[in-house]
Amino acid sequence: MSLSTARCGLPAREILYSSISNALSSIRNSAELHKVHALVITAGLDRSAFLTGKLISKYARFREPTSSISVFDRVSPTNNVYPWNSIIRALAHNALFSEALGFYSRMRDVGVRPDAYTYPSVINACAGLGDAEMGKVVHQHVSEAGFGSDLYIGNALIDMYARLDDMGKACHVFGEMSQRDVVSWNSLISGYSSNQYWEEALWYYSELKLDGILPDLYTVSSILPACGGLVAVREGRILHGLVEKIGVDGDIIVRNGLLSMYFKFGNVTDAQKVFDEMVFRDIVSWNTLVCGYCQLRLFEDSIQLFRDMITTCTPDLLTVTSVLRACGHLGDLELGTFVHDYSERKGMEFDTRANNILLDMYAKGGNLLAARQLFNKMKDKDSVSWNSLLNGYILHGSYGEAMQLFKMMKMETEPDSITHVMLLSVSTQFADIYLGGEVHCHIVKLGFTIDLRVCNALIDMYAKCSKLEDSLRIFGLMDICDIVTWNTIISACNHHQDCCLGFQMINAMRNEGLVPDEASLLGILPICSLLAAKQQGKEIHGYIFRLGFESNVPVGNALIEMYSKCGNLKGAVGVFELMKVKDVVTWTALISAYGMYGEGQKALKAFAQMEVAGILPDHVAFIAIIFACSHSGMVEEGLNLFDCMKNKYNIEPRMEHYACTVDLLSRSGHLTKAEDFILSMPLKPDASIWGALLSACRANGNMKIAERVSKRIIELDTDMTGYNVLVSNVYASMGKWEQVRSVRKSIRSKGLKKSAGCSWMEIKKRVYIFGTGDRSFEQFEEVYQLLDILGSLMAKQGYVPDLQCVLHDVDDDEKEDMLCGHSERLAIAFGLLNTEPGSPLQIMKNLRVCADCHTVSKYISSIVQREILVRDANRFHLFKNGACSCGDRW
DNA sequence: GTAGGGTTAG
Repeated sequence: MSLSTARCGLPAREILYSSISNALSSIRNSAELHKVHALVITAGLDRSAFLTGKLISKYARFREPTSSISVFDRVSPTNNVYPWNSIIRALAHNALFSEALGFYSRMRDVGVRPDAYTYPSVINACAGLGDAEMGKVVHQHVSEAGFGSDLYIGNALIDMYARLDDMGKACHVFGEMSQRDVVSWNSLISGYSSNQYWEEALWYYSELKLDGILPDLYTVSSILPACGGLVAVREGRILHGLVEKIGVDGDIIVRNGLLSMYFKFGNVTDAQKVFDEMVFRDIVSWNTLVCGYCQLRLFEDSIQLFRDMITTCTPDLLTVTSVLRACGHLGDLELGTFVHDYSERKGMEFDTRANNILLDMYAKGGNLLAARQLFNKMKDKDSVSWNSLLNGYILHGSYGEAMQLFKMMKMETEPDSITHVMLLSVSTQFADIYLGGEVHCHIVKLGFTIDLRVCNALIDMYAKCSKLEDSLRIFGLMDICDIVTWNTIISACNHHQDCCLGFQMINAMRNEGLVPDEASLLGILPICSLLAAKQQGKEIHGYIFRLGFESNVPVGNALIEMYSKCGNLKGAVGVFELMKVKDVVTWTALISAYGMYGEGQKALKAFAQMEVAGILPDHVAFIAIIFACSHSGMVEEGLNLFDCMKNKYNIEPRMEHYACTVDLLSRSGHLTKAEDFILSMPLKPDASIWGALLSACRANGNMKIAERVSKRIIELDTDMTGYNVLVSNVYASMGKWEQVRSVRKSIRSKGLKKSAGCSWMEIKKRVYIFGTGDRSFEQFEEVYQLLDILGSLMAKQGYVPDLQCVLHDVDDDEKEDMLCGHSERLAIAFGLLNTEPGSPLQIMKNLRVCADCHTVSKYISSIVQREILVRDANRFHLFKNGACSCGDRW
């Protein structure tokens, strides 16, 4: 149509045609579309290929594919490709993929040649159906038709292969393309990203930049999950900057992606910041936040967010399941049940995944009946369903049910690696090496030894079953390990009191480039405490500062204990004072520290301050404070607290509290009172109770009560080596060798091993260990010579050896020699020889210091004018100028 | 673009 005819008047039909065509382009809703459609029919234009094509597309946009089809049917059959393209695109757009493909084959059947506009929709339909076979066929058609290098078709093919998880082919198509735009790159990158090939996604993203292509918001939104998955913090930050630059109105999808990424980094601050700055938030934004907090195990925050959310936005299944998960972990059955009811009222359909979360919530919360009912009702159970219920039974001690369920599970489905991890945790809890070994066999058979978490659980199981060598063997076989592996092995060293190995492990871990986390620090600090490794402990404290863990409450608590057990009360108090948040464990650590140093008054003051701070003492706090009173001879105060515990705080005294109180009475010489106290106990006294009294009898030389108590302990037939040894020693000091032999025989027949007495000290970061009568160290001759000299000096000052402390049936001369070989003396002498004159000495002993060594230490401190700090199994003794800080109550 | 079960840690 020329310009002149347009101006001077068109035939009516053509005017109608062009005005309808214009109207079709500017239609905004379905009602308008229907009006125009009616107009097309009245004008008799409903067989026009161009107009019908437009109508088909418009109906598709307003989600009325059936109308699209009826429009198409008016022109069909047609040789014009335009309506065919429109109908295929319309159907694919409305997710009617098989229908779209049906029209594609009809089109070919009637001999209409598809063009470059046909294929993208057809390819899209194959991808939507997940039909790899058909996809291949269509790809073949494309090649045959010579469209192999078409940009739009290429992009569609990449997208299709990516959605079929065939990144090899996607990449191949990408490589073959002669021309690429940002969409091509985006399709490839988002393909890698959504199939979780994060390294590749990031790699192609860097290639895209090298190619000089400007990333758009689609690029960013597909690369963000990769940054999150790889914890690529630096790249993530750069992307965030890019979003600020190109995201004019803050594209919501990208912002949601940023939120998710920051949660994957564990960076709550920035996630919250992105969220706070968002102008628009949709359900996904809220869900990402609620789920994100949940995944970082910040369950309370997650629930609080949910409460905030429901005022502005209606929760969906995802929100509900996240909250249910939080309720499960917090054991909040009440809220969980409420949310469950809410979702039922809203008519939400629970899929398997959602049901599993619900099941887990009931199982963790202890409503095993509800869990079981849900489990029985579920149609599509997967291994997670079985495991969740199994875990519920295990958590709540229903081991019989757990085992029965496991049997059923084996019949209906294949137990997976996580099932085995849970079975291992049962073995670990009971230290049941037989069950553990059996599970280990299954694990090997099923090939789960490649699973990191299974190996971690195995290491832990063997460690808790006292098989450190087996733990180390498994550890040695592992090619890859994570922070949990290291932490597990460190805690294993801690359990086995193998301090050297513990330090080796933490160093090896750091050499691997792993940064210790809270659990690592909580594993290594007790090793420092145990070993009294002052220097190492201090270094770790420095490290804690650098890592930013100084405000972590459990870490702070472990630091207080470390300093106090390393002989540095000031350090312990210093850490305590710097802690901003303190819990009952923090205060208890401080009270115990004072207790160990015989600072009973300070312990009492701390106890009072704790109450003022609004923290209620728990049963451990009472053990600490009664212990402190006991070691400071504060009998009245201690008894008072014991009464208070029940009357004021409603805490029922446990065996440990009775043991502490018996210790309190008997240690300060009230042996008869202690015995009466024991006989009036509502619990049946165990060996720890009688043992406390017996130690005091021995120290006091009250052999009458000692003999009665010894009989009681023998009657109890305890497996605790220490109490058997104590009884044997008491008989030995009474010279009753017959009884000594009998007790020793019983120790042997029970297969108990006496832990050998040993002492150790740290000099210039090296730890020196001494056993009883040890002659295996280099300077032993000098050490024994020095002890001889000191012995004669002491004799002149009136020292008489306390031969009751020697526990072998030998003559008195020999006994004296044996006393000289006590490990703490060797350590003291060694320390005197190897440290600066006048400097303080610090010695650790695994057992309690005997009365004679206590006396000797006092003499030595005066003769050599040195402070000697000795930590034994119970407390610290500071020997200075011939006296001891404990006032001889040890 | 958001989702489930288990292992270390006092």
